[in-house]
Order: sequence, then structure tokens, then C-alpha cells
Amino acid sequence: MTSKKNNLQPVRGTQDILPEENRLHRYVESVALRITELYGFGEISTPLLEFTDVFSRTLGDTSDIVTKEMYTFRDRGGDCLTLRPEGTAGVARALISNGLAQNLPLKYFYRGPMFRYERPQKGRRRQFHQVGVEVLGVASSHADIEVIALAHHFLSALGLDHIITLELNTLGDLESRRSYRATLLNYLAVYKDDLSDDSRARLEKNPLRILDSKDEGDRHIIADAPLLKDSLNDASRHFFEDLQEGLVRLSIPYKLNDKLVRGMDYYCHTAFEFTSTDLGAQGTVLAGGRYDGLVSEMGGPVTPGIGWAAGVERLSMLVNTPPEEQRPIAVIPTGQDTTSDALMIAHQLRRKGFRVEYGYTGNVGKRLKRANAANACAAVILGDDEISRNVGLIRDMDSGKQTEVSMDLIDDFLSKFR
RNA sequence: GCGGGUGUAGCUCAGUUGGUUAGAGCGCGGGCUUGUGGUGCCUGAGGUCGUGGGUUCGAUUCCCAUCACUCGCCCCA
Repeated sequence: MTSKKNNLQPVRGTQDILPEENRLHRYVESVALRITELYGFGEISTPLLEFTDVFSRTLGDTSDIVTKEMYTFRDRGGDCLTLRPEGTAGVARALISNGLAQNLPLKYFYRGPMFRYERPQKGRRRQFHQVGVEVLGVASSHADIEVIALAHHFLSALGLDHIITLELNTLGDLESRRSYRATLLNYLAVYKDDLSDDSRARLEKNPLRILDSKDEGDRHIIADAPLLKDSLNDASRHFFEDLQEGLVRLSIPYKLNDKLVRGMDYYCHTAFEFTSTDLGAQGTVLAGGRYDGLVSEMGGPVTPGIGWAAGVERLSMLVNTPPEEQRPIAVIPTGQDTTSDALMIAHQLRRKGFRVEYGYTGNVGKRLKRANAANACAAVILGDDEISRNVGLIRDMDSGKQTEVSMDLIDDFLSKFR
């Protein structure tokens, strides 16, 4: 059995999600759906497959996602396609494809699988699932506030508000980043030879990323580095101040983190992460930021945007109280001649909205045992005697008390178990 | 891509200093109870000891490779 199983392994980093775990996923998604609806978001579904350009042109040539984590291949027509590694680029593409920029602002919710060719780890799969939101066409920080409030609301609704922290930073606008980049490079020039290999490579391509290096030597150097916030121009500073004021007014706690830099190049201004210490090395549960340059870079009209995404698997790991489900009612025929009647009664009960477990085989004892394993609240036992008298024997599975009930009244009687 | 750990029953794990039929608990099947579950007792099924190769008279055990899982790095949700 084991060897057979090993010959039929799923692709590395992918997994079968069995009903028990899917219930949790569905719960997480349903909460996301419910809360985002409160904020006026509509669900958008974009293809899992996009032309590779959609991601490679926008995520940045230096990002890890583009350089080593994409599932990319040529299809039979010779087109270069990629399994989406994240959701934002696809939504931006959809905005352009459908001419949606006519109807700004737009608020979209999305969910579904994402693919990243990474080494699997706790809270990290090659195929994983995200829920996310995007607000397109709003330049003011009100959108940032609203989107972060939504994220906070969502996590609270999942009961996670006490184990997560909101970390917040600003990357400033393009001008601010340019000026900071120069300042930072100037500072780092002295330590050039002391930096880690990774960070030395980043000097050229994306020096901001050196800030969140975990290399100890780097951290030492970074500790005294000039801060991005000192390079912000007035517009960027005001934007960030407005955002923080808004969060304070909404009583959303946050922690400033100068070193927080998002992985993808299209971010500007707001960058935020909700983190938890309960997830091993993968502390980030939900993260996002503003990406005013994305749509135009892709060839569309200049369209500001802000959004976030959250990992469904990671959220599921933190949610330890799965939602209660309706307890079933077991329908148990006891004689050979009663099965068709039992099937009919089960059918009728289901049509009335009861959740019904129908035991296919075995004697009464076995079926009761199975009913018990299914956490049934009641069992309807039907033998020849009951059928001929048009009654059902209803057993309360918690107390063991049994009551004979006329078939005509069975719905009413069972209602109290719901 | 890099480093550490682990692969024995459906699950959680013992064990074999290399030697006939490899164990436990839980779960599953049958029975005590021919119309009554959740407790108890009895009993049964289920393993080419991850896979491939090497050493050996003999490998689940030692060696090598490989795959998977896992923890961490990198990076991210």
C-alpha cells in the first residue's frame, strides 16, 4: 500500500485537500466573502493562466517571484504562459482587457489557487490559496485606510485579532524613493565589502531590499542606515500621516516598521503586513500595499491601486475553532422490506432541509454506531412494524430516549433537534 | 537554490548491537447483544520496514543514490 502510494504521489508542494480541511478553507473564504461584501467589494475571477508577460513585466525583473518562482511553460501554440503566482497582476490585466477604467473606482475581491515554485515548508506550498482585494482608481489615502480596516475586520471576524500585529511602513512616491535610493547607496558604499553576497547583488538592482535582510552582518550595517522617512517629500509624508490618522480614528492598532519593504516592485506609498508568531518562519498572514504604477506600466491608463492578499492555508492554521455544522439525523431501516420506505423518508426529510445520514448496510447496531460516529442528533428507526403502523421510532442520540411518532408529524418532531 | 532532521499498519509511534512468522495504542471488521450507538470484554484483517542499487551466506537494520515529508535560510501569503 505504501509503495503504491509513493508511486502515485502528488506533485511536490501540492496536496489533496480533504473534506475536513476544506471545511476550514471554506469557512475562511466565506468570512472573507461576507466581510468584503460589507465594504462593497464584488468578486472577480481571473484565469489561473496568463501570458508570462503579465507577471514578468510588472513584478519586477529582480523580484524572486519572477527570477525563480514562476511556473512557466510554452503551450502547443507556442505561447509562453505562466500559472499565476499572485492575484494583483491578473486583476490589473482584466481592468485593461475589459475597459473597466471607464467605471472607476472599482473594488474587487478574489480567491483561488496561486502557484510558486518554492521549497515547501510549513505554511508554504507550491500550490496554495489566497483571498485578496483590490481597490482601483482611488488616489487618496482613504482607500488605504478602508482597505486596511477591511483586513483588520476580516481577521477579527476569524477571531485572530489577539494573535496578529499590523506592521506599517511607507515607501513614498517615485520621487521620494529615488532620492532615498541615492542616499542609501551613498551610505552603503562604505560597507560594500562587508555586505552579504545576496545584499551586494541587491545593491545594483534593488537596494531597498537590503533593509529587510536577515543576515546578521547586514542587520548591523542597516541599523544605522538613513531612514526612508527622512527622504520623503511633502506629498508622501502627508499621505502617510493621513493614513495613520485614519487608522487611529478607526482604533486600528499598528506598529511602524521602517524596515518593511514589499517584495514586488510595483508598490509605492503604503506597505503593510499582518503577522503572527504562530506560523514558524512564515509569519506573514496578510499583506499588501499601494501600487499606483502597475496598471500604466502594463500599458493601461494611469490608475492608482491598493490591495492585499492573505494565505488561506496560513489563516486556516491559526483558526482553531472551526464552525459548527448542522448535526445530521440518521435514518435506519431494520428489515429487508423497509429500505425503500426509509429511502423515501430520508429523501423527504432532506427536501425539508434536514441533513440526513442514510446507513447503507449493516444491522441496527452497526448503523447506530455509524450514526453516532457521524455525530447524529437523532435516529429514525424504521422496521416492518413501524412501517405497517405508519410511525417512526425516533431515538434521541444524546439521551437514548425513544419516542414513537406518526409519520405525518415526523417533521415537526425532528425540528426540535435542528 | 542551500543546510539540518525524518521515512516501519489508515493514524501516532516502538523495535531489530544484521539472523526463522516485525510489535503497541488508536482506528477499522467480526462477536458477546438474531431491532439499539456512545463504556467494557473477546477476536480478526491490515506491512515486499519510502524507492532503487551496493556490501553480506543473509539487509527493515550497514553504505550510496533517489524521492517524499519536515524544520530553517533565501523569499513570500
